[in-house]
Formats: sequence, C-alpha cells, structure tokens
Amino acid sequence: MASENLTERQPDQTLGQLAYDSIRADILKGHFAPGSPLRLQALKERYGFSFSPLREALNRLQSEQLVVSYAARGFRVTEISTEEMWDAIDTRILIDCEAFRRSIRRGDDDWEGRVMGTFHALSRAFERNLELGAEVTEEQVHQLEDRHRAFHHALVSESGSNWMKVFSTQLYNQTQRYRWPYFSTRGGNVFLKKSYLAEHREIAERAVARDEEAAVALMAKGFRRTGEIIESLLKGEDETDRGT
Amino acid sequence: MASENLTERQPDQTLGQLAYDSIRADILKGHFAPGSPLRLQALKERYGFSFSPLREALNRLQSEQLVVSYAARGFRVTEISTEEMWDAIDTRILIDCEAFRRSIRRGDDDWEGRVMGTFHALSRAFERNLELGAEVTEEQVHQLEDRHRAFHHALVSESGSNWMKVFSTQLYNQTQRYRWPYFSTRGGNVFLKKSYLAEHREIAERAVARDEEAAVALMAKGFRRTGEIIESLLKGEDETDRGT
DNA sequence: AAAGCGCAGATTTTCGAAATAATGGGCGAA
DNA sequence: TTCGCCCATTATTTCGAAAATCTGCGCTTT
Repeated sequence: MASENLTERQPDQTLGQLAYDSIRADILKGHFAPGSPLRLQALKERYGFSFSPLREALNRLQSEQLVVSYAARGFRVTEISTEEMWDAIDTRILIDCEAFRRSIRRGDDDWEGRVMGTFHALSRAFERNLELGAEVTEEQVHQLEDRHRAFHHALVSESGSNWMKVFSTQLYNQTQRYRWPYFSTRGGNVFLKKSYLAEHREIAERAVARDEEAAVALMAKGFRRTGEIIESLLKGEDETDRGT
Repeated sequence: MASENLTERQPDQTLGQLAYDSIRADILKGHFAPGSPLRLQALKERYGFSFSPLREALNRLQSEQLVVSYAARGFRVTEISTEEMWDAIDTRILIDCEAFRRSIRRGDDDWEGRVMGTFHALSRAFERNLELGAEVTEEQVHQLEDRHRAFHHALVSESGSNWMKVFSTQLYNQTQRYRWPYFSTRGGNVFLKKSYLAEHREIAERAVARDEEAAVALMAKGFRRTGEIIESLLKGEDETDRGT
C-alpha cells in the first residue's frame, strides 16, 4: 500500500493533474482525433480515474483551447483546419519571435549552452530516426518530439516574460497537433526533413552569435515553411480520401 | 419550479459556467484580493454551489492565470506586483497592437460604427462618473469598466485571429485587476482622468481615419501611461502603509 | 408522407460523503 | 528554552450515486 503511493504518485501530483497531463498528451499524440467526443465513461475506463479529476482536467484543457465544451453535451477535442493552423502559426510568430529576440539580448552563457545542448540532442534523435526510416519505434518518435519541444523552449526561455512563456507553450501545443502527422510519418520526404534540421541548426548558430535579426527572421521563416508543408500534406490527404 | 429554471438558469448555462463567471468577476472586482486563499467552504457559502462546479471553475481560472493552485493545498488568487503588471502590459502591447493594426486594415463600416459607438458610450459613463465624484455608485463604476472593456474589444475585434482574441481577453482581465483601484477611486486626479479619456478619443479617431501607425502608437502609449500611473499609485500605497 | 410528441436509454452535471493530505498546537526529549 | 514528533482539526481531493439533461426512436396526428 505504502509502496504504491511512492511509486504511483509523485509528490505534489494529484489525480487531477495526472489526468490533465495524460489527456493532453493523448490529444497531442493524436490518440483522440480532432473533433472526436471525449466521453467520461470512456476516459474513466482508459485512465482509471473517476469523473471528478477527469472533468477538472477537461476544464483546464478547455481554457487552453485543446478541448471545447458544449453545455450539458460534454467535451470534444478542438477541430483542426488550415485556417486555424495559420492563425496559430501567425500568432506564434508574433509571440515566439519577440520572446526569442529578448532571449538573444538577455541570455547569458548558460542560455547559449542550453540552446546548443538541446539542439545537439535534437539533431541526434533526428538523424537516428531518419536512418531507421520505417523501423523507428513510437517511443523514438516521442523522444524526437520531446527534444524538438525542448529546443524551441530553450530558444525563448530567457525572454524574462512569464506571459510570453505561457502563450508560447499554448501555441506550441496547438501547432504540435498539426506537426505530428509530419514527424510521425514513417516514410516522409527525406530531403525535406534534412533541410528542416538544417534550418534549426542555422537558428541555433545565429542565436549564439547574437545575430538578432537573422535569427528571428529564420525562426519566422521556419514556422511558415512548416505551415506550408503541413498544408500541402493535409490537402494531399484530402485528395487521397476522395480517391478511395 | 419551472419559473425558477427560467429566471435563475439561462439556457446552456451550467453551474460550472456560472461559478466560473461569478468567481472571475469577483476576482476582477477585487472582492477576492490578490494572494488571498479561495477556500471551497467559503465559496460554497457565497455562491451556493457544491464543490464540483466550484473546482471546475477554479481549474479554468488556473489555466488563465487568475488563480494558482497548490497540490492538496487549494487555490489562491494570483498575486500582483509591479513586475507582473509590466509583463502583462508589454505582452498586451505586442498582442493588442498587432490585432488593432489588422482590424484597421480589415474592418468595414460596421467595425467603424462599433468603435465610435462604444467610445461614445464609454465617454458618457466616464463624464457622468467624473461629475458625480464621490457620489458615484458601485453599479456606475461597474458600468464604466464594462464600457471600457467593450471599447477595447471593439478596437481589436476585426483582427481575424482567434488566438489573438483569446490572449487579448486574458491580458485585459489581468490588467483590469491593476486598473480597478484607479477607476474605482472616488477621488482620483480629475485632470489625469480627463486626459485618459482624451487619449481614448484620439485612438478611436485615428482608427476610423485608418491612420494605422498613429493609432497603434497611441494605443501602445496609452497602455504604458496607464502602467506608470498605476505604478506610482501602488508605490504611494506602500508608503502610506509604511507611514501608518 | 411529414411533422410533432413523448418516452426509454445514454450521458452529463451536481451533490454529499468518504478518503486523503496539510496544519497547528501540545507534549516530551535534548 | 528549543527542537522535533504526534495527534486532533481542518481543508482538499476523490468517489459513487442521484438528479438533470440530451438523443434517438417509434408512435400518433394531420
């Protein structure tokens, strides 16, 4: 009994928090598809919590726009669309580029170290997954996504603004929902992926060189380019669907 | 029985939603002071709801940074500080000015009408409260705040970006907590207040004249000036506290 | 046949209480 | 006296079930 507490539940970790983390991860992973209903009974069976912590988690996710609620008709995963994606990307350019700019100005050696360190880890995972090709495991795809997040977080981590951090995280989560099908694709365009990594390297290099304008411009360009890739991917899927 | 339902509960209004609206309003009003604990028993007595809808509301407010939660130690109203205020103002300048710029570009006649209309309503309430001086009722102070919100909302309402709208609203709420002691002050500096209104008039005029640069610059300046006024007010209070 | 009505089943929302965790005060040991 | 421990109290968190609400189907009526 006591050991259960120690292993299963971290300090400061309520079931509500756990439910929030789990559901959010499952939404970002795409386990719950955009637009699909989140039925309490189903969530209860999946996670083993009762309604209360689940509802608390859903209410938090609602405030973060990952979930929408309809009065007395429950919750659904927020829909995705090209328009929504571009809105998220445009707003992310606004927030993250400003936070990045400030970080370049304010960041110290330690920050530079985090930028290069997280980039290195990202590139390792990236290249490894690229080599593995279709052999890559789910776990390895997750690690790549985690390191991608860590890198982008490091870039903007010294903005000195709590609000930008909050908004940046929210928008990262939102855009991850779109990025996922791209990263997780077993096949994918190897050439595109390599240039994606090269872009990130350039951003990291310009950042530690304190080349504010170039670094920020590259970041904005990268966000837009990713958007374009996803857009064409989504369109391709639509056509495939129509074809079958 | 049926009439109770009709009067007390709007369609599509759950107790959770009602609790959310009520607690948020009470936080913004300052009824729950920054840093003060939000005990469930106390909230239950105040609003008459049971724990579940109250906790749902608190979880949503937590995601919006109006409330902080400590695992197994409940919720508190988020603290205020000069640093936090400037962070909120700076971020608001970033978001709202961009949203304003887009609205000036995209807004049609209807938008112009809303800008002028909400400004007119704001100025009426403003002048009325100024005349009333110390005689002004709580209700009238609320009306002024509501119209102030409506005006600022109108300015950025045609940005076409849902994310900017969400963030803008969040930051408006946050900054309202700081603005409140200023607006609600019975006495206050009449000269300052008049120039505050004049600034808003200028913004509205530049907006409908589609003078993007001037309008946006005025908005940013207004945000900063408000921040400076609040800052001096807060410092004054500190000194008063020390003096007594 | 189409539209309206009402009922049965499914689902969400809300409640009250049990379980769990934090707090503060008193007591004993160093 | 001061520190640390234990226990009673208080508050939060979680649960299971009751209440309220929605959904879809079949029936009746026009």
